[in-house]
Amino acid sequence: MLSKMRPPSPNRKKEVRLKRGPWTAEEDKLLTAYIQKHGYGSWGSLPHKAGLERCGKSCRLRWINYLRPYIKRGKFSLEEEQTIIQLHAFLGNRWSAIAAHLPKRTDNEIKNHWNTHLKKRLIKMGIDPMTHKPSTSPSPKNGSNLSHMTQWESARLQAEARLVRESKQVVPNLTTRPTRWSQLTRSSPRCLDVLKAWQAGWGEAEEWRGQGKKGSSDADDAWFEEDSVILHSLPIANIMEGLSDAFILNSWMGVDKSTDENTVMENGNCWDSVLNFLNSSPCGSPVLG
DNA sequence: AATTCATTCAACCGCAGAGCG
DNA sequence: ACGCTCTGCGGTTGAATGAAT
Repeated sequence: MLSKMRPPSPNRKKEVRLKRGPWTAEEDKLLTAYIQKHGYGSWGSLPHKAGLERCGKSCRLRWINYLRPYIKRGKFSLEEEQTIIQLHAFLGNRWSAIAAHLPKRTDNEIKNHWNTHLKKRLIKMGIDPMTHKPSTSPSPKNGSNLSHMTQWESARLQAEARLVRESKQVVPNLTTRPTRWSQLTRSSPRCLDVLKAWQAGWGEAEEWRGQGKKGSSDADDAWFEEDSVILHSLPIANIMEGLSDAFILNSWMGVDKSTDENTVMENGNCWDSVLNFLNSSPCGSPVLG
């Protein structure tokens, strides 16, 4: 498309015409071999050293998103999708941060999956994928909303800070179940309510499913075929714990009296709406026991 | 079988922040 | 303090593929 003509790349100055587009098996081999031998870093000079006519950026991307060992490719599991949704509710479009809690997935892959699958599902369920609130709820464009957004961001940052601290302490044993799972469930972080609604929504979506499989993938099917919900990944448990005090207790419940009352109510009600949505659904899977 | 439309995802771009001289 | 380079991130694109007509 000519309308999408891009300005000359910064690399254009160099005499070497850098290759673009899909990587060939040969290029993959060269890059992998070089990194296995010398390690990665210094992406600017790496392509030349590795004998590749690619820019460093392209090499880095290829390595990070495709060639790196232990990359898990293919269908996202139910657990992974739930993790993404939960994390997105708190982190927003911070794909690298989300990817940090799905060690075998790349930010690019998660981002793609969100945009092509998860976002659409949430919309279909009547949930705004950006706010994770029911999209039917009023969305005031006034100052109070802005104020609450500040509050939201503040709480989020606190939670993240705690998350980072704690992850440094517990990450080494990723296979261990959270020892404080009972606390996690007891505190019932409200983001899990979205998860509930999410699942309930799919119960409702059975009808849609019956209409045929247009637009649905194998991964989508997992949502219907998977009955049990696994919610014991350590990173998530940590997040929830962090959020339970930083976010839930401190901010979200409207402790800040300076916030417009209606806004507080609205946000409280929004979650109630989600719960109502859940309760009215025929599919009440025991997410939180 | 041919064509059109929709979806997916690898790869690209621009930007921002960190680090360094 | 400033400018430069490198790195990483998020948004976007478009070729490939699949589904529908």
